[in-house]
Amino acid sequence: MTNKELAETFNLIADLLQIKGEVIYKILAYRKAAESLTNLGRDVNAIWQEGGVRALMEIPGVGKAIAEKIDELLSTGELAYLNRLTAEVPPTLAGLMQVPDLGPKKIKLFWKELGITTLPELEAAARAGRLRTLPGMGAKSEARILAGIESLARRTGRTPLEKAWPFAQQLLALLRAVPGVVAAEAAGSLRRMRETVGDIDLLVAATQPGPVMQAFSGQPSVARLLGQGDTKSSVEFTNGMRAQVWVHPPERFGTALQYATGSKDHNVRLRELALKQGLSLSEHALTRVDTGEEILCATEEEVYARLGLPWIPPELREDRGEVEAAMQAALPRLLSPSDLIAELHTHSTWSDGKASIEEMARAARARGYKIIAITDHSHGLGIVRGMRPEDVRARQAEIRAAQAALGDSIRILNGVEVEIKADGTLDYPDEVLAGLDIVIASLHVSLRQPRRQITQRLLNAIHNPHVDVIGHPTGRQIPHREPADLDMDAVLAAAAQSRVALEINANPRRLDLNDVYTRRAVEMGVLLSVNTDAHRPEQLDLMHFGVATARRGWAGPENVINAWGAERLMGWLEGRREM
DNA sequence: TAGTAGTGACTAACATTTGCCCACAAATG
Repeated sequence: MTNKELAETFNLIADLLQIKGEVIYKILAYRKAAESLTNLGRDVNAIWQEGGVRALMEIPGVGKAIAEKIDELLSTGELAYLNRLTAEVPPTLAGLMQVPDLGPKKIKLFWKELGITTLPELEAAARAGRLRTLPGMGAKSEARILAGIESLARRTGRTPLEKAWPFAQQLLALLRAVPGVVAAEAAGSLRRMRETVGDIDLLVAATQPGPVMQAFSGQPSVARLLGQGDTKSSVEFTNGMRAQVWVHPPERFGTALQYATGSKDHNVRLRELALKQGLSLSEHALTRVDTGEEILCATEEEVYARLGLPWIPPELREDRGEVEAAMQAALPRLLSPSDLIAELHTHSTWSDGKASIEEMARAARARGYKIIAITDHSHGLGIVRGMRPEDVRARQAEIRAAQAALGDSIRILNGVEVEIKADGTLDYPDEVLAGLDIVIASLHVSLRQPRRQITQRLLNAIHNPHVDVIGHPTGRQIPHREPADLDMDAVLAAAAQSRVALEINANPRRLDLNDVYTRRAVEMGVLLSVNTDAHRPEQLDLMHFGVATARRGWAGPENVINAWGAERLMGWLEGRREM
């Protein structure tokens, strides 16, 4: 079983316990364990094989009871506890938790009173008017649930950042143009730059909410109004995405933005901390518990400062230790876009890129880079228009010409993205690789090989002395292609040992390494490189997605080779060529 | 149930809005 499957199992247990009506802390314990496994960055199987139950208990949020359940699941693939639980609470009830406006209490009520255990049964009962007869229910609630069932079928799930981000920029432009608007910012998981977002949360500072609400929900692209109060509006667009906007007065914008940015868990931690200081934190203000006096915060910095903390960057606000780090003044110095002096992964018309080497170099220079590596594909199986070894030599003349045309304003590196073939060998002989300024090795084919085999391919590449960077290590594509089944513990350890950099591919449909593995890489001292993999000049602008992922993984400029400064980076690359 | 303080017991998860039914469940971060 994978970490993900174990997490799903524990979340199922939590759902069932919640419907059953268990004490909240037991439910929280299962959810916390599930979250912890998801964010671990290590394969639970490896931990289990190394040290069994005892080692499992080292995982945060995993105690004896859950460690033993993991042990049982990994040994037998089954869990007696879950079998007993599902005999008592039908597991199909957990699925009903997905219906909007339907929670554990009502699910239990319908189950106990009407014997409803499945979605079709629920729908039939609602249509027959049987729900409205129950205590606390009425015709309106019944209709709401029916509408919820219908919207469930329509629901598209989480939206990739690739789509949500540009769409949010459009919405923000519209809001900022409304008269009286002082500021409009994206909040929620979008501001935290999660790789997918549930809905788009927008926050507006204005004294008069009316015009903002009107402009927002009156857009022609709005398909449905999901809810509208005085200062909060929630809509669904014709493209299926959902967005909500809050309007707060400018003098309360700090607390409002902090609240709306989340994450929920981060907010809970912060509010706990506030309470210990006699303050109640809400989206409206910090309030002294004893006197009721409000402390207004126009900026987030003030909110954190009032709690004795430095401002915490949104990308860190996932309750993964950032509050503790802030309390100890031990927040990392995170990578920022201006740290990057080089783009080390780009393509030209020599492979599947759409622009010439000179065009790419000019575009990189315009974005402030000192170095660009042109890393066209090798000709390997499955890669269209890759370079054969003789093309590499021919291309060098064009690189020299482009370099001459641009002078010393930017340095153009002669690189390749060499294919790691299905048999685990590289697509070019060592002599060819040795003549290049930089070598990225990447997997593109046979990504579904069994774990042992595909891991070995990557390890071969890492151990090749000519390889400098591993491109988009897991090969995933959001949302449709799962990462390869890699033993990431082994990959990270090998990369740390060989001083080969792992890429954080900035393309928002890749973001590979992801935030969790980046964090683990940082902890293990693995070098990173953030690159766009641009196939055309404007794709160089995707870099900020990669920077955000690096930041979510707690990476700073010291961890990222293309943030080192030109001299140090060139020294590193040249040093590797002499080994 | 986890974690910790201390070896059986205690604490832990906040603050708000909305909708609908009439006190509370669900949803938001």
